[in-house]
Amino acid sequence: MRIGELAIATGTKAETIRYYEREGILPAADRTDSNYRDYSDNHLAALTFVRRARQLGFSMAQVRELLALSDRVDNPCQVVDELVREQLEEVEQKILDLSSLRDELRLMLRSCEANRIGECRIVESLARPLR
Amino acid sequence: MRIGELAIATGTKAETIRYYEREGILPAADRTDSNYRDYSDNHLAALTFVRRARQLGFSMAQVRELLALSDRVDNPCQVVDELVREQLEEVEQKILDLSSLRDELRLMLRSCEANRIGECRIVESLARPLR
DNA sequence: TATGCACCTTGTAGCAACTACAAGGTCAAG
DNA sequence: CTTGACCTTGTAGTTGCTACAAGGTGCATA
Ligand SMILES: [Zn+2]
Ligand SMILES: [Zn+2]
Ligand SMILES: [Zn+2]
Ligand SMILES: [Zn+2]
Repeated sequence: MRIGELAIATGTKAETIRYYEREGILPAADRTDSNYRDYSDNHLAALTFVRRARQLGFSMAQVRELLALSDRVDNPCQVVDELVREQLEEVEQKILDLSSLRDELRLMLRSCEANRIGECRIVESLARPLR
Repeated sequence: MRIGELAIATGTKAETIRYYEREGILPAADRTDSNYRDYSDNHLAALTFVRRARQLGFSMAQVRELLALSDRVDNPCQVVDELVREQLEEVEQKILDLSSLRDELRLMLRSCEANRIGECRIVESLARPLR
């Protein structure tokens, strides 16, 4: 299949696919006579793996590790599990951070009783010293 | 005050302060005879405002808007409030997205009953087609 | 007075993970 | 035979900083 088909099949822009190849995340495809990239089902599977890991919030570096690990079918899977656990911890931390952000924004919104910017508590609370 | 003091006072790196000046987020400071930047309390207040808005997750573009608005003390504050409301909506959406990520990662972790990568459901679920 | 050291200056380049051109080649349909 | 969709490479832009490099300044100390 050509790059455009692979792009549609995986919901990835063609430019991103070429970028992954440049970065060594995806193996290079065969070329047709006219130098078009020609992808196999293996490429489809690999790109699917990559995109899914990226959607799950794994960094490119983590995706590289996951790809390398997933090839070693006979190795114990603890290392994979640990990567997932670390990613889970990071996501949980981000949720906590965003939740306090959300609380603060909600407080700010509730605080506005003025209609002039000069008296708006929202503007005031932005101008408050940093904690 | 010099850039280093302002940096400490606001918890901002000197390089970031210069970057804000380049970007027009902060007004340029006066210069001493030896060409050092010389900041006033107004600069301190402005940078504090910027940093707080950034900590609350506002983009640089939004910070620009907030700064412009906060100067027009006689204008109605609805526009500011609306910016905050939009930011709140974005944060809430991010929390939702991360929460489903978290759920999926938790599911993956619970699914691993193998000890070989070849049978690990975690690896399987990464290789699954994209939704 | 020298000298060491922290601080300041400008300018440039790098980070992540793409995304967006530009300028041109290929291929099938009408 | 031309149109239009697709492909190629290469380069540069995005966001919000951060990290140098190479040199100038200011002040305490030997
Ligand atoms: Zn851990
Ligand atoms: Zn208000
Ligand atoms: Zn809205
Ligand atoms: Zn496992």
